[in-house]
Amino acid sequence: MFISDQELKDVVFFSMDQSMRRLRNYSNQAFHEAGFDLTVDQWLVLKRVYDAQEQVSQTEIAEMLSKDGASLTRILDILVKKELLFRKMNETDRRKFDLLMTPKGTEYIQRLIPLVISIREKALNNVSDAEIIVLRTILEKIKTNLR
Amino acid sequence: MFISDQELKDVVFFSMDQSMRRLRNYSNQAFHEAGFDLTVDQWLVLKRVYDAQEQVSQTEIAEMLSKDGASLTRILDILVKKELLFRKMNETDRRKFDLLMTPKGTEYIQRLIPLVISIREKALNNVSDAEIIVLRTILEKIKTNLR
DNA sequence: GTCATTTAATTGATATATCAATTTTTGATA
DNA sequence: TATCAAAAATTGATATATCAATTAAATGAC
Repeated sequence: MFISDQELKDVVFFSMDQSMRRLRNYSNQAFHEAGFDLTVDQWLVLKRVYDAQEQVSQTEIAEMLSKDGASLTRILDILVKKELLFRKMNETDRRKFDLLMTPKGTEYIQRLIPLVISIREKALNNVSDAEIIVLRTILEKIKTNLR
Repeated sequence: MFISDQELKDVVFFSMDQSMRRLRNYSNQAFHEAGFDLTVDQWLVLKRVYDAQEQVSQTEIAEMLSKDGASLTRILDILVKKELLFRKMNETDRRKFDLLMTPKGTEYIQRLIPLVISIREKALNNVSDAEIIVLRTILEKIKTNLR
């Protein structure tokens, strides 16, 4: 059973794409089944706002998540509509909005954290800490190579 | 400098998502700069049709790529509009279309293959064969865990 | 202090993913 | 054979990513 060097490299990216999609779908479904009307990307944004102790702007959140400003605007629109956070005009720079959690948003976060952890645990079942470190090293190399 | 087990697991998925997005963006840009009006996903579909020696249906291509039938329909619409392939009604099952390359599509494939290989080589620069095998093993575990 | 440049956010257009609903055709069964 | 369920493809709706263009506000150069 042979697999060429090129095929191996091809397959590995395909496999990475599949893994990420599966994780996303699994998570979205788990959120839904747990009664949360939230996607993974919405979760990621909400969590960053929650974790930011100080006032955060949209640009700052976008940078943390490597997301485009346009994507962020739209995700925030949804989160605002769901009353999980809100925008408040920055006091000193009127181009900016400070992003702030609502009580409902905070409650969502706190109730979702255990679920998110359990999903990650499930995804990485049978993967050793050493393997995770190798994985992370490889991913950093790939990102550097494509910079 | 400590990083908890949970953070490590969190970061690794974030990093994987970033790596895949960077590869996609890098590839799309490289295609564009090489004068090809084609996205990576369009490339993937076109390449599978090219590689299929026999007649292939949309469902078969969708399965090969783990893509939704709806996504495939839309990508094919674009490829047909670009005259890189065409649909031909299946002789024995009128629900199906056989997907066939046009000369232009074949030429695109042949000219793009070296570029695609060079992108993969660049992405995996400094990543050893052993690491790639570990990576693949981990990804398979993740996919299995989330089935 | 005015004017040009930069920055923050938004909006529009296009590509893709996902799910649901629909249409057409096939195949199986009663 | 008439019917009914399954399969193939399409279409619509929504979420996200990316790029381009736009608006409003801040900053920097002179």
